[in-house]
Amino acid sequence: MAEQGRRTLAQRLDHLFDTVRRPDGQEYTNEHVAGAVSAKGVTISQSYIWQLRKQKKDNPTLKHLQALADFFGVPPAYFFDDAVAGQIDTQIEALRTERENSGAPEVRMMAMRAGELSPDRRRQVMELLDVVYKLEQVERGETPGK
Amino acid sequence: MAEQGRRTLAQRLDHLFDTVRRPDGQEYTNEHVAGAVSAKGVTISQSYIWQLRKQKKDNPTLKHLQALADFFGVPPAYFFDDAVAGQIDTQIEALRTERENSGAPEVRMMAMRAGELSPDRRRQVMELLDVVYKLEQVERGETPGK
DNA sequence: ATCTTTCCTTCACTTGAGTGGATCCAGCGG
DNA sequence: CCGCTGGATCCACTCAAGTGAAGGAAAGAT
Repeated sequence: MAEQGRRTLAQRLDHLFDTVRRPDGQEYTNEHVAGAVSAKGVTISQSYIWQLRKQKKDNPTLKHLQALADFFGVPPAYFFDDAVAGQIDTQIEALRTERENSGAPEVRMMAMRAGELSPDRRRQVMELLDVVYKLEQVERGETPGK
Repeated sequence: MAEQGRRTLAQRLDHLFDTVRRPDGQEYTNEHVAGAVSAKGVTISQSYIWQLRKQKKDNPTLKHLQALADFFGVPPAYFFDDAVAGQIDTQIEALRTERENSGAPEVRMMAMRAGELSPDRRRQVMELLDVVYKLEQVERGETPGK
């Protein structure tokens, strides 16, 4: 069966373009992204980014996934995991509307917080996660039956 | 700079082989994994798996990452994110020792919990994360440098 | 109308991800 | 001692991931 039947990579990437804008509110261009990403060491072409957005190519490599996720300030898991994607999306969405009121240009900064927190903090969050998990386990009466 | 300077993909994959064993306690062979993965629709060769383990090749594609993560029962983020990897590792470790007592064969089920938590709980975690993030911001004196 | 500019779209080509053996290296019978 | 089997190691080739450069389409400027 098709593994990515839910949301395609193309849709997700395209969605990132739609939601994560530049300071002036415009969408990033493929070329800009290609340039910014390449400047960070991982070369990528604007045409390839376009192909990914338009479903002409799926199945990029680890380095490109990393680089793109990095640029948009989302964890690489965004491209894999539906739950993560949905979560991040709501985060970004919230920030977007908030921005329209306050006018703060820090969408990305906040978007990054989920995946690109400092190592120390991240560990703290992981421990919190651990607690939450155990809570859920207890709540369910210790039955991990999927 | 090299993004994966901390732990290489090879090390992580190899580590999975070492920790996630089959029912009889033996390591999975490259061939077995290749077979199992291919049987699930994504073809992969044993030689390629070996190359990945031995650092001869890094940079696999999305589909292969997905498939491997799926086989070992870890979220794909395992291959990207150091914090996640560490978290999962401790989980697996705990389960391993536990298994030697009770003999329960549900290693992967548990290993997934960090990445595949229920949506509601995950939201909670995200909110906790939010708090932590803001704490860090305040701590740094509200300077979002970089 | 024409020249710029900017970006999207397309496609023929390059190159590295991924494969198919072939080879080596144990263990294990006979 | 020798063949057999199961697995790791190596490597030359294939084919799809990824590129570059050219061709539109839309919006301004002159």
